[in-house]
Amino acid sequence: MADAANPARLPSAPSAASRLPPPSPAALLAWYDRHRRRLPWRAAPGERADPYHVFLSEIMLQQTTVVTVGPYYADFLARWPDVGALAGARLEEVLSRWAGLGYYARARNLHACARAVVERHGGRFPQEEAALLALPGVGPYTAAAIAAIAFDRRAAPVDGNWERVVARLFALEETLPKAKARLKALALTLLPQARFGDFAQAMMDLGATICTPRKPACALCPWRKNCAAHAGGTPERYPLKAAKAARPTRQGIAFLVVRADGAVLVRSRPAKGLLGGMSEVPSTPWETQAPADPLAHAPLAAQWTALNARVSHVFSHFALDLALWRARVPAATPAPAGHRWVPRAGFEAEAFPSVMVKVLQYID
DNA sequence: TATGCGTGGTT
DNA sequence: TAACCAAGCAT
Repeated sequence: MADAANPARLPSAPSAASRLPPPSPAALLAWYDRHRRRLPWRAAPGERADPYHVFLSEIMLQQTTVVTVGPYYADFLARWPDVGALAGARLEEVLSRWAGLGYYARARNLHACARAVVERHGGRFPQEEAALLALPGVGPYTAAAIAAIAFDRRAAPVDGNWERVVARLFALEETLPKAKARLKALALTLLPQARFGDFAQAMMDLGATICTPRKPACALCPWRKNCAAHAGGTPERYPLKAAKAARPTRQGIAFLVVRADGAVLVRSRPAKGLLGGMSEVPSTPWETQAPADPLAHAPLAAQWTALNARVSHVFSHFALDLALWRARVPAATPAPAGHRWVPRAGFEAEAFPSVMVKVLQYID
């Protein structure tokens, strides 16, 4: 394509769309006024949303569905009703309440961001996209989303929905993720003169309910007459995506140490990286090959039993296959260095990721 | 620009 | 059932 050889012409629309009338922001806003979804973090029509609500929901919604986020959002808001309360929380508690939601760096950054808002901005979120972008865990999308939705600033929060809608409108032949810059540039050309927050949410609602990844409901789309992909007959083809790498499998052994009173031996993972700061039962490293000498990594000497069960779990970039060994030890057994005993009643307060919830099914 | 980083629902 | 997908960010 000509544009690929000439990056300076980034915002130009591909020729496939050139013969259609341009999409009108007013048409989308009119559709939004009739079909807007009611979501817990949204303000009533015509009102501006609380920046903290927007912030909290946007962080939780990163790569996560609305249905999954719902209960977590309600719990966080009840527990920490404003940014000052969240800033005053302990990280361990934030992680324990985030447990199960995944991408745990978000929880660490959420907490760090709340503290930054208090320390740098006196407890009020900045309104400028650039200042928002400087906050921990706030990237280009989230900065634009807060600016537009909470402050009605002119901004284009280009998420997966926007990318899909824009790629189809222009029948963009470039593949993701390479196409991201061009999609953002094209998205900016769609912005209205006002109602930036409504427009942002309208694009997301359109992508979530009409311009869906599979079987888009083009007949109901306010922009069907402006859409090059629809005109071409294969809207589902867009956005084009680069091939993904295969997902390897790693092996490991998890050690369940159960004290006579029911307490279980637990440790915390390193603060960063996979499941950073989360709680786990001791285990071998998770590697391509199963450990040669299983009990060499056991946290303590005991009468170990290999369980006739395995735990499988899929992470974003590898699948994990865990063997399980269990030992029952006397009530007086001291916890090895770096470990702690957690009674059954203490599980709720622990930051166990989903894979550990699966493992802990086998303590009995 | 590519990779690391979770989870659960859908097809 | 394996693949795909969901309001991305940090490095």
